Amino acid sequence: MEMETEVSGEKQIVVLLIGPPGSGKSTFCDSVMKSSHRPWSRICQDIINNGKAGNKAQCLKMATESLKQGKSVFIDRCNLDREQRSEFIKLQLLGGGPHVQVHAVVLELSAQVCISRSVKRSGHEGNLQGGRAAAVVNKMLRSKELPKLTEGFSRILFCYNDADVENAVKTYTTLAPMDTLPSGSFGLKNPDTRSTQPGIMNFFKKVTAVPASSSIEATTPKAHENTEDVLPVSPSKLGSVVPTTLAFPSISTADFQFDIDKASDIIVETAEEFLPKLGSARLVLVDLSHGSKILSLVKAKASLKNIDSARFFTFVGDITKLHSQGGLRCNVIANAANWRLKPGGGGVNASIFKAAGPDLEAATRARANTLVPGKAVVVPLPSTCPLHNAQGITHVIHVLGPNMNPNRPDCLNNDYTKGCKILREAYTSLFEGFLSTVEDQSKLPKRNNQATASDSERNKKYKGTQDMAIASNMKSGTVDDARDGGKKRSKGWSSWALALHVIAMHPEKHENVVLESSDDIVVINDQYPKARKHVLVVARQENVDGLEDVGRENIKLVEEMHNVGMKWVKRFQDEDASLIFRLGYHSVPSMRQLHLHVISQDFESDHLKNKKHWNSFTTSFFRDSVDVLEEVKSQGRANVESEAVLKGELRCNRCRSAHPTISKLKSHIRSCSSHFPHHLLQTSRLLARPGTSN
DNA sequence: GTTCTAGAAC
DNA sequence: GTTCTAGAAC
Repeated sequence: MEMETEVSGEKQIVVLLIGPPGSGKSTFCDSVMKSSHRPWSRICQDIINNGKAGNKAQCLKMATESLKQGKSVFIDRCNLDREQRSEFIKLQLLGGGPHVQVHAVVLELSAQVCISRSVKRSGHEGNLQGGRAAAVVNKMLRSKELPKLTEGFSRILFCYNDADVENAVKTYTTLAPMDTLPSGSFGLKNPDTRSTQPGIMNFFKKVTAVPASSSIEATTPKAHENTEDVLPVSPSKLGSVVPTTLAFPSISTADFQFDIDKASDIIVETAEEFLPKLGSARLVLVDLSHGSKILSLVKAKASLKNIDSARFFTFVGDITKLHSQGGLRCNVIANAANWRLKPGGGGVNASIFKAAGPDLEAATRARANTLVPGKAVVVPLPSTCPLHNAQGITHVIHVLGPNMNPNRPDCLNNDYTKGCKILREAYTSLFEGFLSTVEDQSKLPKRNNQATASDSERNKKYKGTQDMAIASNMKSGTVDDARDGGKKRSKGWSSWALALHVIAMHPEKHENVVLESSDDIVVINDQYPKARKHVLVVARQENVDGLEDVGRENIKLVEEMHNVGMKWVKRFQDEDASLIFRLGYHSVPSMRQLHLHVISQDFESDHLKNKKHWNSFTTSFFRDSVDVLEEVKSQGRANVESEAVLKGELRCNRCRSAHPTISKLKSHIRSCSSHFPHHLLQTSRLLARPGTSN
């Protein structure tokens, strides 16, 4: 049976418009239908019932009928959440059959625009008066879920402004009846973590270049165009210059040796939970170091959860100099305190007490003497305090987290069930404390007797457990750290991870695989090449197993690896000038012994089988050799990306469109001829012969 | 890193 | 039934 002959070969489509009232759905449909050569039917829930609003069932029924008549269909209703969309996606089965594709066109215009349009419109009909329209739009946006290909769409197109909408109209208007559009997800802003981390990105651009007076706008991402910031529509606060901001260090992960992966989950989850309660206030996780693992983990996990990066982000800098050095205005900072609430120790606690001077100690003493793990105490700073007048900090919130370090009080001996509970409690207390300062500022003059300070009875209890903990430590001896998932470090590497190491130590025993060797490096073909050309330049030096082990002392080595890699690129391109390459390292390698990937960008290989493979070469997890070299020279080490990004979406390495499965992705990249993303075309990250299309 | 496999998802 | 994912073993 030839299916194709049943219906004249026309490719029908169902297009779901997705957007709140006033986003321009009906206008979109009208514009396309006005000059399209394809038969369309617009299913509009607002008028389906003889010009009056109808329901979903009526829309479905009419859509099915239109499809049977051979028309393509616009579903003109809000379709904001997944559930609302699901039945329309099934139309491809009910109505037409396999030749019907379902598309989404997402109208992500700013809430203000939608509100003002729907106010104007409803003004005419006398339906929704101004304030009510705003409330309706806001309410709807709160339940919004962006569509994903996995829901069953074959194509998704995101529009953020009038120009995007105009392009989309053109795309559908010019689509002839026999044509189809490429599948995939297009135009989604902010797809990778790079663009969601204003703090870090600004810092990398050299903070010194940011004027100290820079307002918050300068350090906030632009990506929040997309409506999450509609809540503070109450215009009362919109005028204020800087949203209230809490800067906080990661609790318990430094001296207290708490597992950073677990900690990052807890940070992201509690932040996500609190953001809605905080109005327009912001939460900023701060760390002193560039290569901070906790920052990159949190950043990646927050990005995966689509948390508004304008209101929760990470920042590299000194927490006591955020304004003067980092250009970031914060009015409240958290301190990773000790249980005695005393200066000293090291790290954040020492530097905050030092920067604040005796004022902080006195103000702290007035509120509490000690602190129980999991609790926080809010301390207002007098205006005489240097942190207050130089950095604009009005409150310090001391927090005590759980401790996993046997040399510190109250060690939990790796009891992470308890540890996680306490850490969660600690962040909750911290954010509640911050919330109380936010409320104070907007209402009452002062007064926070929040239940965060400790009472004397709990202190006694705490001292008891602490003594016991110390005693039990003496018996139990050393801590066996189960960090790193047991894969490496503590005990050593699994046997399969040693293959490169073995070759690097004795290249002469592996002549059959070694392509080239010197005192410093060996070059081999990757045993499971992920592209047409894929070789590894392996360092021979022992104990440099990954990017994280590379320091200034290895600059010569990294340079040589780069040069050898470049030589192989030249050799391959002499054979085939159309090959395009990148040279780079995996942020967290699976195999021991530092190795540079020299890989062509076709990714034409049966060995490329899963998400991890793909993302390890095409996301920020892949650190270009040129950048690594520059970072090691300038800051003594290379930045590394968290493994969390490996679980992210599958995106084309050229056009960045997203695809639901590896096989769909692979069929897309076989034919995608878009230019490579802009950042790859800079500083020779991408190596192509002149005249090649890149 | 790969391979194998169970079972979830389609 | 087939495809895809995630986890365990190596």
